[in-house]
Amino acid sequence: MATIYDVAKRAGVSPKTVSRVLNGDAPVSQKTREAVSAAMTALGYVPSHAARSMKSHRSGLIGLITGAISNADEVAAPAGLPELFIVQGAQHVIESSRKTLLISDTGGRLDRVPALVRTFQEHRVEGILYVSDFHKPLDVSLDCQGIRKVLVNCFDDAGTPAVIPDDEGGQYALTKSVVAAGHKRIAYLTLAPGMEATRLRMKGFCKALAEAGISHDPALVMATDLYGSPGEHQLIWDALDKFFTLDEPPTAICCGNDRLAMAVYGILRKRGIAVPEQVSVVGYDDHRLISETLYPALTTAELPYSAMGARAARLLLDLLAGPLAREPDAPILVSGQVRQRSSLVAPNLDQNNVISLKGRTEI
Amino acid sequence: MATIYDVAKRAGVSPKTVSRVLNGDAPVSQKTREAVSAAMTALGYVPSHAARSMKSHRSGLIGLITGAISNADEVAAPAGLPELFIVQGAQHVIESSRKTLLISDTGGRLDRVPALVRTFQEHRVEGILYVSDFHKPLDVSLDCQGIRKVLVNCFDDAGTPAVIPDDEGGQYALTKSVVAAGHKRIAYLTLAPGMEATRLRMKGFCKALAEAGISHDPALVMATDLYGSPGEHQLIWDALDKFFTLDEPPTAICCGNDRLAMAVYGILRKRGIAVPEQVSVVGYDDHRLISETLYPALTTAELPYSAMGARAARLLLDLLAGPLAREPDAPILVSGQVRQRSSLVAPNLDQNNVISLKGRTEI
DNA sequence: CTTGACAATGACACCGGTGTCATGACATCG
DNA sequence: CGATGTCATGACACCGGTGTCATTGTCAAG
Repeated sequence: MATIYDVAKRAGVSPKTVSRVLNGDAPVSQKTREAVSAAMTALGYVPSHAARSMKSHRSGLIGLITGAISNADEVAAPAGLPELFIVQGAQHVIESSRKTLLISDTGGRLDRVPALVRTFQEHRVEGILYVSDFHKPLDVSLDCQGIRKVLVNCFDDAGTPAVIPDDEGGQYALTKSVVAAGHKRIAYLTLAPGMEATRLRMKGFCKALAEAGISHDPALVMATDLYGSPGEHQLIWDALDKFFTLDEPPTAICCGNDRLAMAVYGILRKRGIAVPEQVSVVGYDDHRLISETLYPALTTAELPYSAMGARAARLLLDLLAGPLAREPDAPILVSGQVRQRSSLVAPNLDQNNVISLKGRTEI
Repeated sequence: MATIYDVAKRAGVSPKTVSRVLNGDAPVSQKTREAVSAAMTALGYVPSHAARSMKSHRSGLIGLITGAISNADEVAAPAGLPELFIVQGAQHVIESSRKTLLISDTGGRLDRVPALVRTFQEHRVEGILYVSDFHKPLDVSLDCQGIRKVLVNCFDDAGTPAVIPDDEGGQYALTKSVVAAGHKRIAYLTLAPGMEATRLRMKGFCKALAEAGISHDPALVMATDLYGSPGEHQLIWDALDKFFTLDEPPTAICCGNDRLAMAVYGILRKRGIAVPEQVSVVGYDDHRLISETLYPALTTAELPYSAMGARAARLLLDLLAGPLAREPDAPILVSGQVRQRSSLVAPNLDQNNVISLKGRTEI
């Protein structure tokens, strides 16, 4: 690989002058500039990042830690929207700031995080983004020895800057849409209990119901998310069974994520219940692969992963640029939109104000 | 950040001795080693990758170019399995070889590839993996100035090492499974015409039919993949309409990918056709988010992205290690498995050997 | 004709490691 | 007891850039 000395020799100038042509940080005569450029082209010269960053003490690198890449194929963590979308959002922002994103992957094993941080330190990254696979308290000790870091999709109680989704607001807005369509009996198939998302969204769900004067019926809430493992279909089947043998069955079903909604579509139809004619279904995430392709297309709340990634990257860059006017002391909430599609319609009630299930059969 | 000089001073030895402790490449007395280790710990010393790689001329970096990350949210390229799984497979192999993967993202814009390659050159990557978003001829000129590269999911006619999926073999095996279940009228909703996957899989499809003595009926083949855009549902609806008004309608439907199968499930049921009782459905990709969650779970052919990524990474590492015994002169084909799930069952025929559609209604 | 300002360029050291070679302290051996 | 070998360690240069400062040349003002 050609060096700056090779270029200098060929152009008949000093290495420093080549450097000046490269960086344009001092006047160089037109003639010299051309000679140097020609030499660089002829030799296929590309400056060495290592040498540069050694002198400047600035690596231009941002490290990102995620489990997204390896997780994908593994036992599948709580599979909502893949964290990858967060990475995408961050990538965009970092790249347009002329820095380079160094992406590392835990392979789903938290015990590998220290090694990744170490590698980042060797590369002298200027900041670190830690991306969690779902909204939860930070579950690993991130000792970055003074490297600035921003948490994404997770948070700690030490005041580390963090960016998380507005789960409560999202479910609230989504539930309001369901209510606005005329539904009063709304079931909710939640994600696993204990998850941050489950707790917050339930709060939003209840708030929307309360505001509409609808009493919260615990019989209409069940947790059914098993991350796609074999027993899940049965669990959902049983939950739906309970719902539709109630005196007043639901006219709409909220699902903890789009994936659950996909399963619900199939099971409802197997039981002869038409979506959305007899029951409306809504999801969560706006995982477009699912929400746009399901038939009918799925009404859902956007989990704004891409925006979160971008927000976190911008925050990190700001932190690196200098002390912020006011540093955020609480996690930054990012809100998503409600995506109205065909799976949510007005309820189809008979004269007794109860869902009409006359076409119902069990095949 | 502490340097090797700081450590040396604190331990009362020369920098070179610290280096020896770090690398273990020359004998160091027990006492000295301990003093140096203590100093390193006390100062939180981490060696600088830049300084090291400058001296050694070995960066320990492998560059990977993909559109996976940004594509995700965009107009959605031919959305089969996300290329990300390829990245995952590669990551695994690279990381276990003690190198670091530098992932860069085209953001779906091929004109940015040269800039990414340039960045890689600045970092003096030792090799480059170029990952395409779907199986196709290489559509960008990859001038890497002598850096070893391996193409994944694409190929050129210049003999660049490449790793691609065995589309023909996959569809062949899958179709054989469908035939083995007893189906003779098998429809095929293909991906877009002109795609490599479409052509090769059709070959495998025809081969399996021919071997079973089933004549290929062009009326049972239609291209319906619009990548999730709005008109797609209508297109699929019309295609199914054509199939089921034939004198001998199909008893099984092969879909170009799992996403299409998801749409087909919904539309079939809307038309009162039960899956799999009346029609079997199979997909392609084994996109587990879909194939395992759909109800009933989807029989499909694995698109072995993870294995392809791993294979390509291993090939690249081998190429870097030294000249191969025999360098592959044609793209390496990676085969996937057929995943048997509930959506494929024996056909349910009436006395005339025609699919029984008695329960069929149009809501 | 000086003199000062400024443009264009080069010499040199330094960033933080490591390869090469030299050196001093001992141990071993004839 | 001197010669030789081994072990542990240090001095020094170098990797490929860039910051600092010095030097040379040109031109306009005084």
